[in-house]
Amino acid sequence: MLDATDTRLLAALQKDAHLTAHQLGEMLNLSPSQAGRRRQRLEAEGYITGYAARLDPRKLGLQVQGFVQVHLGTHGPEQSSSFARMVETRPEITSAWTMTGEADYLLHVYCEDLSALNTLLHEVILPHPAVARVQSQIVMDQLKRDAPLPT
Amino acid sequence: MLDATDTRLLAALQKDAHLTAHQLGEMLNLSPSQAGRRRQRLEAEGYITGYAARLDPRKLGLQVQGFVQVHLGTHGPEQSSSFARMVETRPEITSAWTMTGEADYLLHVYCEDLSALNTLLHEVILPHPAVARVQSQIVMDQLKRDAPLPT
DNA sequence: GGTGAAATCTACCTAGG
DNA sequence: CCTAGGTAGATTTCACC
Repeated sequence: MLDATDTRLLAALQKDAHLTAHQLGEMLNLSPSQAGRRRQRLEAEGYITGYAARLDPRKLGLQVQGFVQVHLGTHGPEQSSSFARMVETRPEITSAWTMTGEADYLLHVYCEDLSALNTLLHEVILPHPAVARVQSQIVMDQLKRDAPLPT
Repeated sequence: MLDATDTRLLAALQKDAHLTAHQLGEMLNLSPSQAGRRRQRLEAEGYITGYAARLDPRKLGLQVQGFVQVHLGTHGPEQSSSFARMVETRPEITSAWTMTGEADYLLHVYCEDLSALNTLLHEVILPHPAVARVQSQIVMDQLKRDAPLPT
């Protein structure tokens, strides 16, 4: 499926999505045509799902970043989907995962400040009927951010 | 700093970094020149930190995704920086944060399979001299992935 | 806000294994 | 027959007006 050149191409595009076929060709010792063709192939086959701008949360006024672990009390399907809808709706929740084990959720949230985070916790998440308990932690520092996926 | 149009432009570019100035102009009711100019300004002022390709981890053979909470035993600066170096080095660790409270780490990891994750835990992270205890959870499902940052 | 030159992408064409 | 390299038309960007 993927050879070493594909892997390097994917790594390069993860660091900078605006690399031209010419630049990619220089890095990979390929002609611009071949570099562009590989990129097209990797897009068509679904290895590349899209291209996204990376923003600076601080500059947007989002000074506080945290993780919230949510333990559900009732695990019925209608309660879960109601909770999932809430997760979809709230813009402060930028990523959300369901975890093995106690079948709870992990939420990655960005807020303007601590009080906004507390409001989110106590007036949105905790009051939700499916939620039994939440546990939140604030991010102090981000050491690594979406490093290129290993292959 | 930012008006409503800037916010919408940032949201659009987070979903698709390859939108042209012409397309952005249509969305925002701006001329292509003005749309492109706004994008340049937001890049220059640091609101946009870069553009990244989004990959499909499954297609790359990374079937297992998890979070690892690391509690440090010794909180000395030399131990912490040694741990930070290890985090930088391991490609399976794609994101890493330091958290308030017990001053520990949260790691987001991608592995080929469960045994690779266990190897990472028991032969790389746990043996590290600064580490006292780890707690890992596997991701079952990803409901939301890097949704546009709220503003 | 618009215009034009320079650069880029994409599809097509040609050559070589 | 399939893959690599090159070329032309359309599109996009960016500096200038």
